Amino acid sequence: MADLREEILNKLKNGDFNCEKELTLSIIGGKWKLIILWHLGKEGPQRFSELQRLLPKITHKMLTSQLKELTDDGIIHREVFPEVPPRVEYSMTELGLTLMPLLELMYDWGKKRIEDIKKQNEQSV
Amino acid sequence: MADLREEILNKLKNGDFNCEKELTLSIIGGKWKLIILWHLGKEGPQRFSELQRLLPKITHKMLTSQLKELTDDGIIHREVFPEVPPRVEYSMTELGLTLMPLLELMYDWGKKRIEDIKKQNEQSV
DNA sequence: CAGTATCCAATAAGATACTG
DNA sequence: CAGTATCTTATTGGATACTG
Repeated sequence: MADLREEILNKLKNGDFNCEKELTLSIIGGKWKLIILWHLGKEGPQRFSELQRLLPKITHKMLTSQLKELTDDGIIHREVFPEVPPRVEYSMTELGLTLMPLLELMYDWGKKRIEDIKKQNEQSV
Repeated sequence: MADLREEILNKLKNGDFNCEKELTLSIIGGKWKLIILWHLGKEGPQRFSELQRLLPKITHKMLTSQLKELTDDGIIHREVFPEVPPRVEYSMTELGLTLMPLLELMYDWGKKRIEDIKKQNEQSV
């Protein structure tokens, strides 16, 4: 997926603007991005260590890289507070917030789909 | 991403229904799935070779695997006509069609984002 | 025509150690 | 605390050849 992201960024640079949906997917499609955005969008700003607690299974490296990509894409904002030890907070940007309706729709679709699958399983017992 | 899909399928089996958005992403998130679904949703059923023509850069292997996953997930329907040489047509299922509003939203978001990036580039010249 | 199967190169991701 | 850097393994995807 990161590979898709690279590809799309290149296409954008080259003026090959032929990939609207893919651009969107390249931004939200990272393995952990949806869940990160969901937390930031629904629960407000979080610091690095808070996100780690919210996502127990993510590795340090992945959290760093996903946050970096989202920041580079202008979806989230990274604010460093001049304290020792350093505090860093991540929050949604204006642009990031415009993604929320899409995330909601994905949530709703997934929820309904899960319910349907449950029903099917119950009936087949 | 296929990895994500595996993971989600397992979670579903185990009753770990805690991943609504991820389920949705696992279904549409494959490298070529959006564009395949877009063609099938907007232009109707297509056969294997037609999809190859519509997606010149996809490899044979990838087209096969993406179609197989979408079929397994119940998003598209595969119909084999008993002819020689064989004709195989892919089309959206009812379930697949329920994804179209999501795809439209992704398209719209990406389109707007591309336009904004264009504007920024023009201003910075 | 519409696939499978196999082999191989590229990429992604985990573990671990180090730093301002 | 919030990162980088490095090394290694696992996964992905491309190229190619084969089949009903």
